[in-house]
Amino acid sequence: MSEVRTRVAPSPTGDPHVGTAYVALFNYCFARVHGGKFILRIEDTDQKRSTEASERAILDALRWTGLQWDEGPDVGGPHGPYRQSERSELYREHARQLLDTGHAFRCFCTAERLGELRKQQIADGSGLLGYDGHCMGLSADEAQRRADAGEAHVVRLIVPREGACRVDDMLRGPIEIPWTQVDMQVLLKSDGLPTYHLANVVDDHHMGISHVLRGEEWINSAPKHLRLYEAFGWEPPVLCHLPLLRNPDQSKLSKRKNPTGILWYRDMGIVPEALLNYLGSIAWSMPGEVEVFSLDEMAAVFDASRISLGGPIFDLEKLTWINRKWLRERIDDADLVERLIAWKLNRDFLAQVAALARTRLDTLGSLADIAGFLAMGRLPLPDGAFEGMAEPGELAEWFVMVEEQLNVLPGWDKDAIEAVLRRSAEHVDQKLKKFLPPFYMAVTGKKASLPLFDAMELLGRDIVRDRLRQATDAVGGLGNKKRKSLMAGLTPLLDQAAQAG
RNA sequence: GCUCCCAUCGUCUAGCGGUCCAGGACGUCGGCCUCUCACGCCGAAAACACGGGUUCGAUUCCCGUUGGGAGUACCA
Repeated sequence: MSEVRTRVAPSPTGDPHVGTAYVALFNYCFARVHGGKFILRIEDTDQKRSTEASERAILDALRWTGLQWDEGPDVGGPHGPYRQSERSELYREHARQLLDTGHAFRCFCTAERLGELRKQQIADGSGLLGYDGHCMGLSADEAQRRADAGEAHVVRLIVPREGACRVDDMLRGPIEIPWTQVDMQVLLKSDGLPTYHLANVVDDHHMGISHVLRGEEWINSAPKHLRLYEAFGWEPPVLCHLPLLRNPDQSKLSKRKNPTGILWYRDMGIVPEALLNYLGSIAWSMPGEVEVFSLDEMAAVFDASRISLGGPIFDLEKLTWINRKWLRERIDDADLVERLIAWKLNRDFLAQVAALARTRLDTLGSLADIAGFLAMGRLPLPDGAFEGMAEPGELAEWFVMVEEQLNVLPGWDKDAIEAVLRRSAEHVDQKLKKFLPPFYMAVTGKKASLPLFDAMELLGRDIVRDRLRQATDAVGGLGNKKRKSLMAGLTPLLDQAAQAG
């Protein structure tokens, strides 16, 4: 058997997500146990949403976990570049090849027509959605001519209109998906860049990926990928779909309902070994019912057949327990000190805190009381924390409103945060003096504390968002209906926030 | 709607036809230890979704129902 090569391929369109670490972990272990290689590839084909900052953050976060890739945009490797935006030409060539071999066609349909088509299909109730093949009727000459004339178009994949595609999943066995359910997927967008489907297949092939372990959400598009491999005459990799991480309500893990940022776990004091240990203990089990294990221990005995298929609910309590085990059993005194320093008890961090705290300092020791909230993960809110500030329902709206804006802020700095709070207060027609107190309570756990905007900057977005969510729950939460109507009026504020910084 | 995936305690799971009136862990509740707390230890409550098959025998295999999830984009 040829070399085992796996990859994780995050899209740099947001904060580093635990789901990425989860998928990376399994790919890493699979490669290790087979003596193969683990590759990191950046899937930045979405020009509108990809950012350099996000890519950097993802790389940093992944590095923090301790999952080390053998090839990637930062470390290089024989199959680079490892950033899809730097391989555009390769995808265009391959799209051209599909056009030439009759596996794809140019489509000149407008977004309007596509929207109409979709509406029509839904109204029909036939259950069949997707492109109707309109531009397939174009002669090759005409399509070529219109393309040469500079008319905007995309390249779509031709898929069989009958029969079924057999997808062999490493864990589930054969899965049959009717071709009628598979859309004539866009492969090359009108901006000339590939969609995931094309880029993914082309890269996996050229990078020699032998096994693809990815989220379950991809099962339904596997036929498109298989079709592409066939069209190119390539052997497809072994596919293995991992169960999706879930919120407590069983829906796919989302930041709306849960902390999903890797950095949230880091900032609240979870050690990376514990995060990986936890991720490895849901969906997979160590032989012998061992609960606490290191990455090396896992990678040494990893057996994909021990993956459970039910979607696990992400359980913060269990993760915290594993973290406690690591802290007291697997990290010695000296190491613990190093961890604390690397985390927050260092000169840099203290310098920022001290500057904010000095006028409030009584004795040096009072720092702990004043700034303790900066070091805590979740805060114990005092009884009646928000009493007398505003009606609970109103407070919930305030919290959600601000949380939503903070979420779309491109950067994370004091000024942008302040602007969000000010605009929000204005939006609900409140003076800052009345509007801010609940936020002090939510973020710092006290009525009076360090300057709010600085504190928020220092805490980081993930922690602040989580605290606002906790506070929202503490005042009774916000119903779905109310949330919806609130969001409807928020568009201008969100737009402003998104453009800030 | 349509297609696909999944289904053991509240949660994560062990189990791959008899060893299971189902084992471990988190959490919860008792107790022990102890200068408090924590750690540690002991114990309790807590599950094979339902209905059909197959089989001498189903938690384990097959089918259906129900439930949950995902997909259905010029996002990945």
